[in-house]
Amino acid sequence: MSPAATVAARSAPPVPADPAGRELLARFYRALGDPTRLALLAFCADEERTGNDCVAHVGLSQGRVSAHLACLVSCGLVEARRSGRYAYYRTTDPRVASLIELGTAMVADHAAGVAACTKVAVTP
Amino acid sequence: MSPAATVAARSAPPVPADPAGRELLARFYRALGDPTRLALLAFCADEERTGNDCVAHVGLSQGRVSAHLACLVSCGLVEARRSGRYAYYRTTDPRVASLIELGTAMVADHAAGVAACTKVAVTP
DNA sequence: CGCTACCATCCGGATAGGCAGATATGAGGA
DNA sequence: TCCTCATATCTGCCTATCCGGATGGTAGCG
Repeated sequence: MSPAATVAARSAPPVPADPAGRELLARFYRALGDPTRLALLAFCADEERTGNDCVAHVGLSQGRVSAHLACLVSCGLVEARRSGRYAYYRTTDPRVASLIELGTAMVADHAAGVAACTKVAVTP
Repeated sequence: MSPAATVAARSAPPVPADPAGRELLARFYRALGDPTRLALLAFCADEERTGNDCVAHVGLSQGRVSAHLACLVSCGLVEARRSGRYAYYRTTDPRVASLIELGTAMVADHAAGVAACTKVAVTP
């Protein structure tokens, strides 16, 4: 009973069997793994934003924000439109909202653990 | 067309407004952003696996695999059970499968872009 | 035409996170 | 009790990725 989006709760998730595919998937999640990019994602979700709007919103250097936006566009998380000398960005794919919602829900259930997880290397 | 897992398709995704919350969410996605951890996630999805099983499966050093598993457990992506001198790991939360499926679907649509996205800094 | 606003890319410098190998801890078995 | 196996944690090295600031290109406007 489930369309594609409903996904399975059982056995094997569709993690690619080949290392290259896993590397690609991991890279995609890393695109979501930066607080600045998450802020941009949310900022561009409601309406189209220009690059300058984004720079003003996140408060980082213009070059840095441009690179973050390029990353989001490249990974399919944000759509870009050029008009004159402006670039307009917007989050359009509904799957992005689903990913964010799922992540937020899981973090809510494991906030302490996530905060404690320094990944692998401890840096005291 | 969708049960809980399908989630919303509308505007503003629930990205935390406060920087600390975004940092936490980003950290969670980074836990998914490593090919080894994705392999472990898939490996532990079908059935319970011991740490040794995991080491044999991914082929990295025992210490490294243990740390990866600790990270997955800490972030709520895998459940751990201790019995005697063995540790059993298993992916139980259905939201994990949803996250993987969504990610896989998006990567399928933007494979070239994801592959080209060296994140922000180009490393020639 | 020259000027300025907007956006993309390049350049070092700093830090997080990945890896192997060694070491520490706890449970069973002889 | 002593030994061995299954895990967990620590140490040092290295690459990926982040950042600000400089540089380069292009579109409107006076």
